[in-house]
Amino acid sequence: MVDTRRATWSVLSFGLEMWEQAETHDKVNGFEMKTQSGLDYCHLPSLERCHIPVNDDPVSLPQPGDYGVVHRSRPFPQSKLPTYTDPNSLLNIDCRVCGDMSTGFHYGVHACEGCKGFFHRTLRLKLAYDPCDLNCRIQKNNRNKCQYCRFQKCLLVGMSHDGEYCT
Amino acid sequence: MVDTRRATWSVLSFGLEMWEQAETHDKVNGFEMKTQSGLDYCHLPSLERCHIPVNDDPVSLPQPGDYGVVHRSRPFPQSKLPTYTDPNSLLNIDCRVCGDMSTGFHYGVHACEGCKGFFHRTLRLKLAYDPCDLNCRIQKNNRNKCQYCRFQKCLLVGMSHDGEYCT
DNA sequence: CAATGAGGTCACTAGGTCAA
DNA sequence: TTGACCTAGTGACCTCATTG
Repeated sequence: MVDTRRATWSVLSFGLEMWEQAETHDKVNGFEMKTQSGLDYCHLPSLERCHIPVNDDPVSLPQPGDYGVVHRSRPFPQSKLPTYTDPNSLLNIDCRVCGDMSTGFHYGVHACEGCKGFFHRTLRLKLAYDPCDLNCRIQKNNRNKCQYCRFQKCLLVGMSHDGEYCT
Repeated sequence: MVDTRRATWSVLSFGLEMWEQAETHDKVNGFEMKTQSGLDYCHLPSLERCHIPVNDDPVSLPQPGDYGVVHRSRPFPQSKLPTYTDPNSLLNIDCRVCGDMSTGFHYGVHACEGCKGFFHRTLRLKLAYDPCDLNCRIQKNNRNKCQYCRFQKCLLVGMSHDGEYCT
């Protein structure tokens, strides 16, 4: 599955270009927000190599309420962010990548343990996945089917290694 | 990450040595100017030991009457509260270590809460970090990537435990 | 008093581990 | 390879001693 050649891609030039093209900044209630602009992410491909549904819904970029990329902790004092160690306090926040339950704000976005670990491993081991241009829809039940598109989705929703500002 | 051997360095002898190797200063109108090398450090995928850019801009050492870098307008919108005691009283002074917003004069220099806490912990627990000779550039975005260079920077800009009170 | 900074607290996440 | 779980380190916020 994994091409163990070390990857030569750069998250920088790859993921974030799209990201930055699409973003505008807003400030609401003192919290910086990123508003989405219509990012065209739906080029409808034909189903070939990948067996999971094509992603036909535009990925929504971080929204107000996502806490943006600014706040790593305590975005709202009264409501705790979900933490792994306190499962009962988890808000029902979805993983931005696959829709599973987020366990916190990981690499700049709300993400589940799986996508967090996946993103981390990909970077740490500099993994390169078999390219896929099908723009597979990544969901909880199929997220392991296409690593390439999963990682794309990670980048698209804004995961980054240092999730604060990206100047 | 942290080498839990207790460190054997001495802040004094160590810090001041570097200190005295004073480098060039870029000062314009009494305000220190930061040179931007035009690199985007975010999203660099490598997670290895030292992965953040080498510090190629000379650290300007503190001057008598140095109040740090004053920005009329902040480069990035800051939603953080400047200080807990009096949010409005703070000028936009940058942390001498990482460039984040300073929350006051800590350990002899203007520093943010993060660098203040980092320096404090390092001393209190006598932490020794994995050596790094890359002279990593410490910035808000990447300050947690290389503890060694962060601490070096703390020393370099003049943080010391016997600053103001409690001598 | 008010203002300030040292030091403490603890919610939170990055990164590691390892059974599946 | 994945992801549930673990832990060390971080930093926003707090208290309190000190200073003026």
